[in-house]
Amino acid sequence: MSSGYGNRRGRRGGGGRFGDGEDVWDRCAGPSGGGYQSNPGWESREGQARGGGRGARGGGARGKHPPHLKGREIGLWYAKWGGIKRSEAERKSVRTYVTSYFDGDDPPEGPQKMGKVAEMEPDKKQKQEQEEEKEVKMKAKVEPRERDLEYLFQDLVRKPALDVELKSDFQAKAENPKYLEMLVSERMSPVHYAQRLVSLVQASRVVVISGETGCGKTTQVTQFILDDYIQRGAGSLCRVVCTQPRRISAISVAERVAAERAESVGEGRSCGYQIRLQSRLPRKQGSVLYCTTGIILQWLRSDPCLSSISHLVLDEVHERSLQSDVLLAVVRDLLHSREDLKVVLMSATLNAEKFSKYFDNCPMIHIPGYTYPVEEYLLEDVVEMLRFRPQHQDRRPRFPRSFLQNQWTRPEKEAQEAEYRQSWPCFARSLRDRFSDDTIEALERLDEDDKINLDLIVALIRHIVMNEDDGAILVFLPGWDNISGLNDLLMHAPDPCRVTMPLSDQVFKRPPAGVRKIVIATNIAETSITVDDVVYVIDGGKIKETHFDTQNNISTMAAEWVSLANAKQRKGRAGRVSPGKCYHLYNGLRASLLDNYQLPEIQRTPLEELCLQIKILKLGPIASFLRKTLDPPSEKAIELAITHLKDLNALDRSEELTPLGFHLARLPVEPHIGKMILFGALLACLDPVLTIAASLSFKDPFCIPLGKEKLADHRRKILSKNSKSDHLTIVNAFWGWEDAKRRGYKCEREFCWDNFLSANTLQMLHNMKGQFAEHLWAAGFVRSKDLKDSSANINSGDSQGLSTTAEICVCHHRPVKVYTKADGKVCIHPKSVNAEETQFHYTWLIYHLKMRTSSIFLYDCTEVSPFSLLFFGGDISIQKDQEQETIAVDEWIVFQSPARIAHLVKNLKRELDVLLEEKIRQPRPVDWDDRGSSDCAVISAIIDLITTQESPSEAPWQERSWKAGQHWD
DNA sequence: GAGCACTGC
Repeated sequence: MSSGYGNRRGRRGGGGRFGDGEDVWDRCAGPSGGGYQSNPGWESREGQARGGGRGARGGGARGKHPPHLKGREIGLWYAKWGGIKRSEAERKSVRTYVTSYFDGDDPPEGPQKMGKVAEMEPDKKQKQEQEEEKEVKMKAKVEPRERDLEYLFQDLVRKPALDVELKSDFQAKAENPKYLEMLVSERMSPVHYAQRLVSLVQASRVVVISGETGCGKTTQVTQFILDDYIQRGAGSLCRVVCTQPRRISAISVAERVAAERAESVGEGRSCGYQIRLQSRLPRKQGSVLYCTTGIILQWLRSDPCLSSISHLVLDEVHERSLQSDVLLAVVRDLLHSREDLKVVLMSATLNAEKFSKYFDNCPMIHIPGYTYPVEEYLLEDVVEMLRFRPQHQDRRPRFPRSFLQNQWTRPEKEAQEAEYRQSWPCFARSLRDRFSDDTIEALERLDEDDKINLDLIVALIRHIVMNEDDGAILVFLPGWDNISGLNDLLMHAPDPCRVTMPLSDQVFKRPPAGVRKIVIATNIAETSITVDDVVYVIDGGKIKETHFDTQNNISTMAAEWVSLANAKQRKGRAGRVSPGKCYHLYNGLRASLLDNYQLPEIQRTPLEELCLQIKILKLGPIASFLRKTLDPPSEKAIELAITHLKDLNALDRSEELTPLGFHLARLPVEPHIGKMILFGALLACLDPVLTIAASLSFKDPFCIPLGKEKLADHRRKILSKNSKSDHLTIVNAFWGWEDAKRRGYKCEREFCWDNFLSANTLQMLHNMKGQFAEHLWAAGFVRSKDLKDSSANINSGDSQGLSTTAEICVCHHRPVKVYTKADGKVCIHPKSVNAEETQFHYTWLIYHLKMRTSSIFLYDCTEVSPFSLLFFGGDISIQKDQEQETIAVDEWIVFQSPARIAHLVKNLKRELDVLLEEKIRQPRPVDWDDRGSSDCAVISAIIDLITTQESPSEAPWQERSWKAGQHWD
């Protein structure tokens, strides 16, 4: 048995001495996902609606529907508000309260509400407002994009007048009572840390700062650097940029820093932020900018040396996101050409050394974290304490563990399991001194089942509720099925565990006295949201992870054991407000075998998009750049990505960008989606194609609330308008939303509610569409930035017309034969409108994402006609096969066809290819006004062919065969 | 019959 974990057990965690003056930095400023600030009161504000419009409680909801409602509206009223009323009534009578949070539940408040903004003195404020107004008027004339570029390219030239101004401002601020108040209450930063840190940064080109979440490094380090420059009268030479992994943390940290500096965020101040489609930029010199990592990677395209930045601070590098790993590699190279650039890496303590080594053993400095101590318990402690005995399962014959487990276990995990099984007897013996035989037997039984034992969690929750002090309980589970399972169990548990499952904004509120809040969450609660009154954490021990199986060329998602870093992060969630307790539901042996960290994202993900980025950033040959990363991806994964890009015609044989590749690399989407966007523009069905592209690259706007699955399916089916297409369902939903929005806020809310749509997601999709349109316009593919421009939407049509035109573009997805479940190859995901469909017009579907979870699922698919496949599916060839003419797409989708038609199709397709290639080589919009032009003629002919073909029986072809061996999936 | 989490001038 490996050693070590036994010592961790029960150890006082955190090592913190909160409140111990000198060493305290700032315990509140969680650098990661500072999260949403909770409302101090438990009750919602009156009439305040949340997200999809489930609010309007209080005034209206008093037992009877408002008198003006009629018929169906009355039913709706009871459906919507009845549930809320019921839960309010129940809340008064029960002791325990469960609420849950997954992604997809919109947070109750926007991040903009974070942070306090200190007030300024009146005259200064007035002056500043005038200045701001002047500036806003000026800026209003400049397009946002140009403004950002102007911001990016400004040089860091010393401005003595600015230096003096900044310094005197700083000194004046030091006398401002409001600022001093903030300084005392918020920063409390010990001077010696600031000095040590600043001199270390001055002396070295790269510094690693390690410290746990909550030690305040994110908010403080940037300010130390800036204030040092200002005090030395060199403020104009300092421009700190700090990257964050999440949008929400970039905003909340910037807001917080501004508040600490007694300023507001952005526009000419010392602190601002920039995330996709949203920015409040600080003044050009003498400032700190918080941005997402992706933003810096985009900046590099225009300014490969980051010449306007004096200090680059990379936060949360230990999370090992794809983008942060790439940026690290870029920056390491950049240091050769930018001798004056200072780089600061901020990491959790566990592997700070790794980053130091990567940067030539650069100096490290540790910032102690100050959270409350958290006691940790392992599975054996929990089982012993609760005297828990697993229910007898129906005793199936015991298969070898690897068989019972996920049938696609990865080889590394296989080895770990073998070690676990081998060490078990020894571990069990070592437990005998401290634990009862019953406990050891229970542990063995728990081990037989790979699933998380929810009965155990219920028992543990009961124990905490009945025996422990007040404080919220946070339960980490890997996914939806566990969460809803646990919720069901709690719902049906006898008092005092009777629960209700209310709206998710109550996740963030403190419950009234005598009520216990229980939050069940996925790993979203590790970093992205913060429930700040948590005292007890139950760590289910599993986490869902995606991987990329290069052998079978498929993405996978499965629950895996957590890493030590996850476990530590989960534990930390218990010590934010008081000393806490954390129960890990895995035994000591398992704990000793946990990985330190999850596999870095770069090793778990397909690399196509990254390869294009490497090319457009001119970082050298793809493989040699990737080998320079901290933990390079496998050669096989690199090879696979390059092959795909060549197939897509984005890279040529010598791995250089083709004209198409160049455009794809510039669009902020995956290459497949990018191609769809370009073709959508050229074929004049821009608006719907952009909706689809935005949705595929961000997220689908549909939500499925717990218990409402059937109804949600039904509503989606209606929105699909029998198109047999998930893509067009989203287009219909989006149009419906736009229409509802035009009719007012109430209509919008109602439309979203009725159709299970997230208004926040739709708004984001709307913004992204605008961004895509701007790209297309800048590249010359469309005449106008307006994506509704009629010349770009000649083939968009509505309903009928749309279903075929949008299909054209969707064909840049992968095609697949319609299988039935019995075929066992792939399944249409149950969320798809095609899941239950039995009557297809055609035998082919195209899909965007295929992933292996419990089976291999196609997540979004659209039925396509053979003509669509022939014109947009790939290379076509005509052959004589057994005395019959056939026409084939990429040599594997083969149709039987009269020779005349086959040749007609082939010629037309060739013309289309020439036209598209020419347009991409020299972007310009198709001139639809000149109907006689050859462009128009070719495209119109194809569209006519596709749209007029009403039923398969009228088609001049017959499907001949499908060559299974050549299926490239 | 099923939904870890992020991100992009």
